[in-house]
Amino acid sequence: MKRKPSTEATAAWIRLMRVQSRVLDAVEQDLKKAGFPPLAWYDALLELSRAPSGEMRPVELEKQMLIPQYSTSRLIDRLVDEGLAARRECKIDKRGQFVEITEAGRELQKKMWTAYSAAIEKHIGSKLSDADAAKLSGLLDRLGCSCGEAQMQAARDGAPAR
Amino acid sequence: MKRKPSTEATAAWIRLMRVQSRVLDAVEQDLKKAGFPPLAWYDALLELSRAPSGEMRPVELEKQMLIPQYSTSRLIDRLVDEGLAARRECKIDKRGQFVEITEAGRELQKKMWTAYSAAIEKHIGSKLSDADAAKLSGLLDRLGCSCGEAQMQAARDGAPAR
DNA sequence: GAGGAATAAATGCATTTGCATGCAACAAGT
DNA sequence: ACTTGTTGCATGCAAATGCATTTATTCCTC
Repeated sequence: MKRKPSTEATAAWIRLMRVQSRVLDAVEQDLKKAGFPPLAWYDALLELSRAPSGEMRPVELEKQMLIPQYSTSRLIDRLVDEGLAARRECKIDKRGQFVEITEAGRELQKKMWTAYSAAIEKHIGSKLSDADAAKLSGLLDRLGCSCGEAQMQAARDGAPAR
Repeated sequence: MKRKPSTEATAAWIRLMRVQSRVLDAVEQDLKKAGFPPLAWYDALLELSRAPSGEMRPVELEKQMLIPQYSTSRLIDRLVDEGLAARRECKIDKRGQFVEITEAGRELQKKMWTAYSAAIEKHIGSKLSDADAAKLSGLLDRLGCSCGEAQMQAARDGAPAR
């Protein structure tokens, strides 16, 4: 008798959920213990630092990070409050704005990458050969309909999450 | 030059985060659109329905679901509020209690499984052959330090998530 | 069996999310 | 230019979460 989702598919689903939640928790905890803000901040800072002249529109950030609009808005609030980014007026579209990363923001991003990369190594790298990691990536890609294009470039100096 | 986390490991990390978030969102949305409560409720109901005589200790539930203690406590509150479960006194340990699933709870769990399994099939099953799904499971297992024992049994009539 | 550590569960409080809505500025059609 | 619709962002409010603490009970160890 054939079941609708095969046992294999269901098992994969369960693991995808459980393993990512465990690994994410572990990494977030490592960062927190090292005294850093949550991963989402890192992601935002990384995106900003990569943007030409260190600034981008909130809408762009939103698309890159795959988070809801209001969430982006408030994330930016917090970054600005902490002096990690600044809002700039957008001359070509007065509804909008630019968000520019500050020096402090760039520094934090770099510092975080130390702890962050160590965590990735600890929780992923050390448990999987490069070949297996690549296999895993390949399989995941088939589910996610791509993680965008820039992923290999991403891995160059900082990995965006979520 | 060798980097600390290899590009492969980093790429796997990124995908693990992004893909699970996308897939989870998609599944949650499907459930919500079908008028059902969040996945966490399903997981709890499933655990309860599987327990002998349909009841278990909150602590157990907590361990199964891998969520914090206070979170379990409040999840149970909600289930009880909706008449899906009931708190029972625990005679052998008066600090504790038992949570018992109600008939309504069992029914909801079954109904949800229809929508839930369809979503799994849609977002996982249809995108991966059984063999590939099994490979994916295997690779994920190496990261997560196990998803408990009961996973194949889990797949029999309802998949717990997270 | 008395005192202290450990465990089960709940809860107050601050922060964060989700949802819907608001409010501008732009774009298009007439 | 004037309605109508759309886009970019902010925000009020309710619900959910995280954290630390509280309360009650049980488990040790002496």
